[in-house]
Amino acid sequence: MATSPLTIGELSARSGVATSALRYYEELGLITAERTTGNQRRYRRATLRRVAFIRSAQRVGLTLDEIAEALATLPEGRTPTKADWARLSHGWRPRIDAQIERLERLREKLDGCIGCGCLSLRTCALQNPDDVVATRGPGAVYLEPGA
Amino acid sequence: MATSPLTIGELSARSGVATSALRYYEELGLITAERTTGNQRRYRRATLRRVAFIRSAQRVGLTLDEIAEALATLPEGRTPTKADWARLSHGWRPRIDAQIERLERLREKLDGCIGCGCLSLRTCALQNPDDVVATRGPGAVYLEPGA
DNA sequence: AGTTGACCTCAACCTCACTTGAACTTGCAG
DNA sequence: CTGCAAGTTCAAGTGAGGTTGAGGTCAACT
Repeated sequence: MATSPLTIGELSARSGVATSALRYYEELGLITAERTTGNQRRYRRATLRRVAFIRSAQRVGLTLDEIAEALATLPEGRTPTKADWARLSHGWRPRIDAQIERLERLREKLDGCIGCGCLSLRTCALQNPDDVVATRGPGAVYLEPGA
Repeated sequence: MATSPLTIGELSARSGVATSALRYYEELGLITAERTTGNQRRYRRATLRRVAFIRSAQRVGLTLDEIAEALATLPEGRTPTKADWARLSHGWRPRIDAQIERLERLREKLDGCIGCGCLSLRTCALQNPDDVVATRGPGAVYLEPGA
């Protein structure tokens, strides 16, 4: 198998992540690259999986900072194994569960409120959610626009 | 009946929204205020409900632009009725449903992937969600390079 | 009348996750 | 060798939803 390093364009094409984003990830320390004599980035194949992890983690709702923290726990010096990746993503499930639960509570409240149109600050459950949160993350948290 | 207008501080205290945010809402045209001779804002009581609507709508995931659009459909010249508010929030339920569904699909995929730790770009379902992009904060110019 | 706190405007700044543009260099095909 | 796509850096911009600060005014209490 040809395990030649990837150019940034190749990594971008294969990961679906823009080159500008890849440089940005590097700036944040999420990924690294060797350089050619001409200063161009060359990525190890393992970076492909690393980027895949980043995107998956984002989809689950983690910020890049949190992802960086997670990636920092990976063993240095050797290519991470499947077990390493599985360990990192282990905590995602409860996160998704929590998000779903949050939305279900909101839906319940909406059912109770929608008919009355009250929106009263004192009495309307919609106005007094027991969860505050308002997580700002990509994808996972927000509702689809224009639905 | 003392239906005296509210100062911005009072509106803030009763709505739980910071004064800076209330001024920002006014700038966006979401709310309006009379002014005293000394140029201070005085809000009608109805504004309290309007702010309540805004916060509820935000919690459901609408942007302030979308909320402004919705509010623009309210009848001018008279205080909105409960029916008006109910009409506006009618579309929220499907939105929440859609979001929950999306997360449930993600959770299913995670269940399939978590054990293997693969995160393969070709084969891992987590990497190939059937719902694309959905919501990124900066919603505009977002072309997937390879797609 | 004085003091204090609430209020005013306007501009600048914040976070997050990037993108865009300018100006320049490398790498490779013909 | 030429041409050009693809790479480089750095700075600045984007968008949502605000906050913060400076510098000044207003309103209420004593």
